[in-house]
Amino acid sequence: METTTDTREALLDAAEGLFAEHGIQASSLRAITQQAGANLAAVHYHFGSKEGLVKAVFSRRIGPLNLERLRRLSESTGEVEEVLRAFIEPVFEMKREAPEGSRQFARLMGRSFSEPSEDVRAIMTEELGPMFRRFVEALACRLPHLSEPEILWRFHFVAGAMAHTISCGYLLEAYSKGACHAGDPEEALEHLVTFLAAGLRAPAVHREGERT
Amino acid sequence: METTTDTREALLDAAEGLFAEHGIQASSLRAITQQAGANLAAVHYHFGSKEGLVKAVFSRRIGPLNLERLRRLSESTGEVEEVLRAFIEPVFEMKREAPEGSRQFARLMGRSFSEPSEDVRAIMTEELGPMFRRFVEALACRLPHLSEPEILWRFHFVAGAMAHTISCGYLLEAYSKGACHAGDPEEALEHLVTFLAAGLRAPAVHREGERT
DNA sequence: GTCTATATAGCGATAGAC
DNA sequence: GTCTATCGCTATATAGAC
Repeated sequence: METTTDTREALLDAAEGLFAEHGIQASSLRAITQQAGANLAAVHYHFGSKEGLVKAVFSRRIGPLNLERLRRLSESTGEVEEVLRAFIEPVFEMKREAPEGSRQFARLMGRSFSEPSEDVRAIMTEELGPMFRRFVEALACRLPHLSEPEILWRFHFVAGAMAHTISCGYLLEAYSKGACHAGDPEEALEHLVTFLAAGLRAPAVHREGERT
Repeated sequence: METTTDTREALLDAAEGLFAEHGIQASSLRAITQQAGANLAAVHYHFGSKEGLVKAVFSRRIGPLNLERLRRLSESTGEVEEVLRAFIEPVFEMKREAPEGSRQFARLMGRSFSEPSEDVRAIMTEELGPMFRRFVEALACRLPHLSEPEILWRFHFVAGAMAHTISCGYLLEAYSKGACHAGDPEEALEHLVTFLAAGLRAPAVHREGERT
């Protein structure tokens, strides 16, 4: 167990937490190294630059997250609801058990879809693409009345509703005055799956082959 | 027509565009004043601080946007689809016609739900709250099988899918390889309304009065 | 109302000792 | 691998002339 690894991991944990709470831009390397109990220069030694640190924060979690999603997808029996659970549950699991810091990562990722930074957008597009396509294929088998573009649109809405639930729960809490518990994974999952499964099963907007 | 007003509006337009493209934090007052053809000190004269400018950028558009939503809601005949169109269409309209700069505002607002800044969150919560509640009431009449918390959850998903569509269209474009046109308001609206109306009409998760 | 000049602070990055 | 010290730059904000 080298001390290198400890510092590296401490930096990743600190960055993850601060990125989730205050945003990437607003988290200075000084704040990150202070929280990690490390030196400012350590970031450049281990990651080369702030951008390198950002990429490392994402890739540490997205790989395992997507593997878990695909594992659950391959075990699912065929219901649209099960496909949705395979996609959504692993994210909520991160908030529950969590190897310590990954609790925060869900919030970070929920918000990072809409990050203006080209670097972050490239990370999201590349890291999520293959997983996304596998889920679209799985849904295509279960929703034969829909063309592939329609399934893409609808899975886009699935991702949007999930991301919004994770990163904008404060709105639901404020408007429901305590009646909805946006931070409760079970409650959120139940409502998400019911709503989204019905949306996915809706009749096709266009008949197969029809043009817009 | 005072020159004051021109400078003030030019600053708001420039800020709106840069906030939408690069984010609020990443847009410096120097870049904003340069694009507006104004002096750096003008921001502090007209708005007091960057935070004052941010608030002014949002409140200039959200009021009229919400009035248009409520106008359409009051004219709707009763279909769930019409309620959804009253909520969504005015945002897409901003991208089309637009008094010049408001094209960009939709992108900015779609992303600002998940902004980490407490100031921005407060703006979103306060400015959208009354409109949000009116739409939830309207849906409650049309979906009598759902309790109020369930309607709140579902309308939260509606907002999430819409915000994601507006601000994360780059993902759909990338994954569909040109088959889906995330930037086309007509296409997006059609798919959104079909999907979301079916989600709203889904059977209740809990029977009335039941506890989680 | 608009300008220049500047105060004050923070940023990411790097060189070089240990 | 870790540290101190520092470079070069940019940020928001303000004072005071015009």
